[in-house]
Amino acid sequence: MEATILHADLDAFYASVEQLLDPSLRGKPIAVGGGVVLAASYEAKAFGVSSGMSGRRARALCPNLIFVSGHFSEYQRLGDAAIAIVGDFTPLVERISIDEAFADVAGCTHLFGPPADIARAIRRRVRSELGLPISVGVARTKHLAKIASQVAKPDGLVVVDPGAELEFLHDLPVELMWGVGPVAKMRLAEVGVHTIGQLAQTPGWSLDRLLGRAAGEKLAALAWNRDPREIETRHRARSAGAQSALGKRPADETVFRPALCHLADRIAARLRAKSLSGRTVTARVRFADLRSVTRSITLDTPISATTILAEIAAELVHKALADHPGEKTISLLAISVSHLIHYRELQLELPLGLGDEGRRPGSKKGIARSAADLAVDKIRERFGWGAVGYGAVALGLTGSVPEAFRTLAEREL
DNA sequence: TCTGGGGTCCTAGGACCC
DNA sequence: TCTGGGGTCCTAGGACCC
Repeated sequence: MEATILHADLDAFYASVEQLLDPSLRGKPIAVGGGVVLAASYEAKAFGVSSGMSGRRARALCPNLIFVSGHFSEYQRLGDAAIAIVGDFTPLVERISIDEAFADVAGCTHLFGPPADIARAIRRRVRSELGLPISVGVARTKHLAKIASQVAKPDGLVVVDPGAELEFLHDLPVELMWGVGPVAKMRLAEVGVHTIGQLAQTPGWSLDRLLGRAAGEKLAALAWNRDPREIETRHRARSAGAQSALGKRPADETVFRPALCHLADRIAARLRAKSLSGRTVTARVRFADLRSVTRSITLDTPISATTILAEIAAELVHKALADHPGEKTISLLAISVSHLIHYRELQLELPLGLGDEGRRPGSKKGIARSAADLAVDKIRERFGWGAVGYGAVALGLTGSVPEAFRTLAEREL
């Protein structure tokens, strides 16, 4: 079988965009963000700066680090444009984030030549038309293509020949595998497993015991290059959520009520925009020491109304706090809605005897958009998000990241 | 010594049903 | 006094990914 799966991954994406927009930043260590590093240029990474790191720590590692506030709408535009270039070669594109996508070019080699040529053409076009570096991996499976693009970075191309797959794979460190994070890496290291080849030689029962059954079996399969995953051009969201870091605030109703209203507003509006509602509501509370707890409830009827979501979330937060009476300070609140369903499917599933159901007060609350939500959605359609609702600023939620970054991080529902 | 925001999937125990 | 098996759903926590 031929290697026709591509994984294309823009290099240090946000930082590269900043260096593109401002030539004086090129060749210099820069970080996007302030309180927290959202992205670092390769020059900064060389000092150990990485995304997610606190600004203070980054500055300590790299005294000459230049912080820039992001041009978030440019990230969206350029990310879309790069993925669109991939899409010019094949419709079989699976986008997995703003700067990353898989593609299967099996059906278009007669038009554009072998996969390696297509990969080179993509890289050339992204560079010439957008001015950005992008790395591409080409292989027979998604897992291998993804690893190949990591190995190719920065600004490179790696093609894994079908005849040399295990050779390529087995010398690489385990943490390059999809599904091996810090914990798994540590547990594997404890039994002397550092490379993918060593992992492949480890008995299945041993992996199951170390990492759990599902993870063990998955990794064993990947280590032997058995990756059944196919390109999925569309996927269905399983949950929608929002969170907000608060600094250190008293675990008090006057603090969390308004914050929850804002989060609920964001989530519920997104759900309604896609005609979705959800049955399970989960609230997370993080305390001052960064430990966090969750409380959830599964309802009989899916909801998408802002006020109902906020109300339920508040009850869950109450419950969480009641179970931890010693905690007086909270540092983050989160809400998530899962068990999502489309309105239309919902109506198909409604039992007969709807008449009786419908007359019971409040019984259709979850299905119908409340009049208030409807009005808010309409106003926003015309005048934008800020025109109405529970504004973050008004609630004192001066987040550590700009609002535009949240929007960027949202996945399509 | 202190990581932000948005996600997916897995595990384990308990409730409940047949 | 205590014995069987199988399945589904819910809840809480955790690992991992971008």
